[in-house]
Amino acid sequence: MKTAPKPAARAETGTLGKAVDVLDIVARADTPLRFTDILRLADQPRGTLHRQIANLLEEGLLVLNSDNSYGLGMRLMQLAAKAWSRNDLRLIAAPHLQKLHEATGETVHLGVLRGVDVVYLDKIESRQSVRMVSQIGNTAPAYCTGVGKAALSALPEAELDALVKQIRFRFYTSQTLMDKMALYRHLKEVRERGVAFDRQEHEVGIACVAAPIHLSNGAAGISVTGPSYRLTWQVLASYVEVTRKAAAAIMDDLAAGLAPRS
Amino acid sequence: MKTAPKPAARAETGTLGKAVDVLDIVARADTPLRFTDILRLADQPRGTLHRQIANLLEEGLLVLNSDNSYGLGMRLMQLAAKAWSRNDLRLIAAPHLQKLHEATGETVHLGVLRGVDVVYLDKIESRQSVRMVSQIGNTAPAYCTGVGKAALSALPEAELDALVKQIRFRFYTSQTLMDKMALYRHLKEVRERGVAFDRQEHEVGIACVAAPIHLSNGAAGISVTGPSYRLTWQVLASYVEVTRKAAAAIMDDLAAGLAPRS
DNA sequence: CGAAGGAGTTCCACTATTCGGAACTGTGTT
DNA sequence: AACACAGTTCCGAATAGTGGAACTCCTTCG
Repeated sequence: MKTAPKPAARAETGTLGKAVDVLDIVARADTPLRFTDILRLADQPRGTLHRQIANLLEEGLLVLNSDNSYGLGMRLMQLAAKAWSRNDLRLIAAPHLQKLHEATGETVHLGVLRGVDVVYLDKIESRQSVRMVSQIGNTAPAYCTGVGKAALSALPEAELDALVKQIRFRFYTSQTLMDKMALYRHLKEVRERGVAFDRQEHEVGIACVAAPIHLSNGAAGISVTGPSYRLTWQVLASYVEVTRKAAAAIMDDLAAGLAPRS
Repeated sequence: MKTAPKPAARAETGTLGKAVDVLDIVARADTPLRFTDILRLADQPRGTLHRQIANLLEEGLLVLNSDNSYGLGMRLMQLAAKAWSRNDLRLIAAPHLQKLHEATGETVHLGVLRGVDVVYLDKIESRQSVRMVSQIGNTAPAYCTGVGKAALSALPEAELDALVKQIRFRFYTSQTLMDKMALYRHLKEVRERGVAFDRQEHEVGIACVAAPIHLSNGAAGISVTGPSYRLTWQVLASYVEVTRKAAAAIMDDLAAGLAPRS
């Protein structure tokens, strides 16, 4: 029996899976990785890993820095830029985000659920600091962010259960939900109210209201976010309606214009 | 002899190569592709392609829309966001771009060469100008943009020659360089002056000055860009020095602080 | 209404590709 | 100069990807 105790059962994506594992390792590292570092983290024989990395380099998905450490390649940015510029949800949501921003004067976000995380697809900042990829494309745990909780609340029960099992609850602030029970209870309220609140659960000093967006294959959410000293309960409550309306409008447009080629 | 006339000799990246070919096909398409469309474009047998796409879906690199068309997946954005936020060149260049922006009041760009294209790595917009074509992560032909020509001028001769062979000259404006000869002549001037000018070569009404940045493994460039009615020859000329200085400062910092962990 | 065609999916024998150990080179350290 | 460690290359073995063909499902047309 050569069945070593594989920690997490990998999805069966064969060679491709191994390759993107390497990308993930490089992406997740918080310090530049050299060949041997990657070798330690990926569990693969040297020869194999070496060829894989060579292929990734060749394809521009990885780059070799002058100090022999690896980084993610420009090719990824090219692809992502296309992914972003053509994203239907984002294109359809954009005008509604704009309106929501004008109505509230606060920062608004659009995020989609990917596994247990939310990926921020678009945002309009209150001040004019339009750092494109800076925030956009970034990822945060779904269970402790406004859009994340809104999106989770839009999921069919079975999918939600499957997802919740994978969540690794982590302490961010004293308000962070720390277990399944708390999350389920919270999501029940979210479904009843139609919006999710975030009172400094991910980051101290940040609060938001978020509304869910049901997608055919997943879930997303939009939020109005700002400093908690300004977004008190009352203020947040006063934004509930506009936020919900915006989400509803986006869903309408999604259902209606399936192919809004701009 | 099964050696069918393969048009362009693929790099030997095996299975991975095929996979990213599919991604590229989807990225390049200007209309949503369904399975059979991809089948036509990729030359692979149905069964094979089907499994490859299934893998890409599983890995989140592709998504299947409700109308059975495929799009690029969120995973790419997650990876690209990391690639961007950790990019050394960008981090080092950022303060210098800021200074250059303050000195000129115009939009400034940072781009790196990738093959025959430039990928825009960062930018600081002048005012709240309407969305210019240059989003971060976007790609433009090197031979007809300021940063592109600056970057090309920084390349060792051999590499340049290899690259130029791959360029497909295309008509953008009446000013676009249309052949190798014109490009070589132009690049010679760029090297002599230390900066590249772009007088509406890529887009009518847009002009810029750009300075090259030599990298250990490639080339990049920065530019000051704006509307050509404002950026006359004289104005452009007056920006030459600051632009060159900024590029020089970036190269200094690159050489000095190899690991500026911020 | 039933047939025909097209789109997408599944299957399986074949073989090209990847695997992975080991040996080699090259670089920096004591 | 000798050592140790990082990175690279090689090659037989076998796994994983290939690709033809057959099957199902849906849409379109006679």
